[in-house]
Amino acid sequence: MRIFPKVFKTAMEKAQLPLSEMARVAGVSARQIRYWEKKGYITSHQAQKNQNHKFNFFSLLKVMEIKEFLDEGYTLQAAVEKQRERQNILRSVRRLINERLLGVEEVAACQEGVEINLGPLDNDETKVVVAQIKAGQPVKLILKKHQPID
Amino acid sequence: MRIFPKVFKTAMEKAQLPLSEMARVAGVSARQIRYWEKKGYITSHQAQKNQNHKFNFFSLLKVMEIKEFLDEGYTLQAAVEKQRERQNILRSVRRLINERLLGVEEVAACQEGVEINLGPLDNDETKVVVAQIKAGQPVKLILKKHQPID
DNA sequence: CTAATTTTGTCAAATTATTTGACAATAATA
DNA sequence: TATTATTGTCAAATAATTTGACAAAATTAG
Repeated sequence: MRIFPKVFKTAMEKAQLPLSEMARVAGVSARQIRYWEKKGYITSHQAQKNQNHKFNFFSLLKVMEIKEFLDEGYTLQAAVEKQRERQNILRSVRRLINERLLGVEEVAACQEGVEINLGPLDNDETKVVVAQIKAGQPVKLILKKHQPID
Repeated sequence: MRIFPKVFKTAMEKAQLPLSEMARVAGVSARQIRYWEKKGYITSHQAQKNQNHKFNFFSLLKVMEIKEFLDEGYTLQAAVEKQRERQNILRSVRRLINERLLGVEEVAACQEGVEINLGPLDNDETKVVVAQIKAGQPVKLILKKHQPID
């Protein structure tokens, strides 16, 4: 059985949030979001003048991280700078999800649970890393012999 | 260096989308979303009467999958049933992301790239699976000796 | 320390978006 | 064919957002 968890990827890339959601989830004020946007710290999409600003998922992550640094006592400028240094971490997590977790094409489902093929090991191309997910048990990572799909 | 990609997890769990976003991303009409909600196929959160309905990320995934089955020619009821059979796959992907990818506490960042510790192998607890992410290169999975954090 | 700048709060009017209920059209099923 | 399920469309009421403005508070520069 082969299934594609593509929706996950598409949803993450396409979903856009209204300003109020950004503020609510991140725990900052709408005024702050607007100001940060005006300063270019975050970007949004506005189809036409007077229409709602829409923010994507990754702008939300940015705002949440800036907020964390603000809470630690940094000024806005410093918080933005600290966040920028971490930017490639968020980008990396995003790549990992897209390329390995949601980019893979092989998901096996049976009564017992679900197995998600994360792809081959770099050191050893004959083996693949597989995540085993069963109810009531922690997610397990196991190695399996690579079996090319015919 | 230890960093926590916790924002990713929080954002996914807390972010809520307005009805219009659900419709736009999934490619269905607002009327459809409302009807499906009324039928109990998807759930939403409405704080008070007349206030906006908010849908979480996983309801969006549900809608997207139902839409896919509709496009394949299934009737609504059949599409919902097909989606229900896949429900545990989405749930599993969600668990994998939460427990392994975003639940882990160890992320190392340096100039060359980022390494994300996905945790120990189930067969061999002395080794951990690490994702190596570098610009311009595909995401690699490697095995490393497990080094307990002191 | 003081002045200038940055950042955020608040308010009000205009605009945009959503809800709700209703009726009708189309699709699916008995 | 009759019935039910599903979706389109419309209009009025309500809710949410934008925009611009002024002021307060926090930060930085002189």
